[in-house]
Amino acid sequence: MKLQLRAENTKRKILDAAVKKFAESGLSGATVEDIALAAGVNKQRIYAYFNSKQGLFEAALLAVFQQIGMCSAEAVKRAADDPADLSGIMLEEFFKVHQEQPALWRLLAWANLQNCDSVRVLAGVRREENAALRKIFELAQAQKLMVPMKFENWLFSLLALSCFYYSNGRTMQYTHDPAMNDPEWKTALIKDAAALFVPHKKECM
Amino acid sequence: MKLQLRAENTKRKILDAAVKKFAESGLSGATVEDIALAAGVNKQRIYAYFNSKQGLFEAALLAVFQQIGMCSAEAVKRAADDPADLSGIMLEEFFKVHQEQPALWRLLAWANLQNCDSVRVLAGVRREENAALRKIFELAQAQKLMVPMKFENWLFSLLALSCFYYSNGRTMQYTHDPAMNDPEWKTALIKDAAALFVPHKKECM
DNA sequence: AAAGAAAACAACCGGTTGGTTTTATTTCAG
DNA sequence: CTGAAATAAAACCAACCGGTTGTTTTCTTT
Repeated sequence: MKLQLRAENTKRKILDAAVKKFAESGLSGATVEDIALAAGVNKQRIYAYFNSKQGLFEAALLAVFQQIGMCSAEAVKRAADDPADLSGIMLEEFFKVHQEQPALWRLLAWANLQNCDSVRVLAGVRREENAALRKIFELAQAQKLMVPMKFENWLFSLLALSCFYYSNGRTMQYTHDPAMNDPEWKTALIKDAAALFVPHKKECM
Repeated sequence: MKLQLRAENTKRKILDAAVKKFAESGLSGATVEDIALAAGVNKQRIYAYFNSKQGLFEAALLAVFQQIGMCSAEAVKRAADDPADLSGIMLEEFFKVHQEQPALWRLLAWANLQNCDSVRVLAGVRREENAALRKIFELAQAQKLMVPMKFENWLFSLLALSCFYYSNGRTMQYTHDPAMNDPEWKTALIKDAAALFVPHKKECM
């Protein structure tokens, strides 16, 4: 079935509002009425396009993933120019994305916590991006600018560090270090973490 | 006010059930009736002892944190005997805790997602444990068995890796690598990650 | 430009769930 | 025995999902 332009538009408005509201309050926390209100759209349209609240949630999840990339083309270029600092550049990039797009990790967190199968919709997204990253990674590794480790583990580590920083920052602040809030703390963390991945020749002998 | 033994007992039963249910479904997902049922206790008792659902949630959060430590005494001892593998030992320990006690990171995740102030109750918990870890860390660092980095950043990294592994495993599996489910993958990850923190002398010159 | 189809709206409602409180009654420990 | 602890049952009340109806606006096609 072909949708009119107007229909595409309201569908988009609903999706945007859903992303916002679901990211804030989760599946059971957000209400369909809230979302309709935030979208400036009649509640009934939500059911017309997405069947159910659950369906809307999955669509929202998929939408954020499709429209937000983990690293910009500009960052990839910078990394290509300076492969020695690949991990640092990517770490900064990931931190930046997670800071500017909290909806990304928040929606994921909600989805992970409820063991529903909505996460299946994500299969295959990120394929090309991952492939591009792998290429750069292997290049740096060939030049001995990278500690010997599997690509998947490297990527996992960077994502874990940046995501965890924002997703658990509030509690870490209380359970571990109140200073974690400082902006300086973050840059120091990124620096320390990035250094982990480069072979440190100078220190030897 | 002094509570009878029986009262302490039902309070404990309620807390245990609350931890279980809240960890599963979150604050808005779990219902007071579910919790009362799981505790084998009358619903009204919950309000007698915890005032509100929110109050029970905070109490549950605090309870898990007080009764679950991040590293066993046995692990500390092992680390003291083999400081060169400190990071590896602690990583394994953290992974183990997060695997065996999902209520820990799940409750935290729920609490982090709702920006309520319930996390304040955690201030100060973990103080002694952190101090003990810091001592071992600094010892290893003095012996040059540890890459130069701040203790807080080291601890943060270990926690991020282990927590993220379980909290985002389901989605990472789809967005990044289906193999992430393999038990082998985990041990390989721990190995690769642990190696990051030890200065690799052999590779030099 | 007119007709017909699709999209959107407003408003309401039925049914259910779920947090919270109340009351009356029963059990148990000191 | 006395008071604290626990129960059972009901009720209150707000929120929320899902759906309906009738009407209006906007697009597409002729």
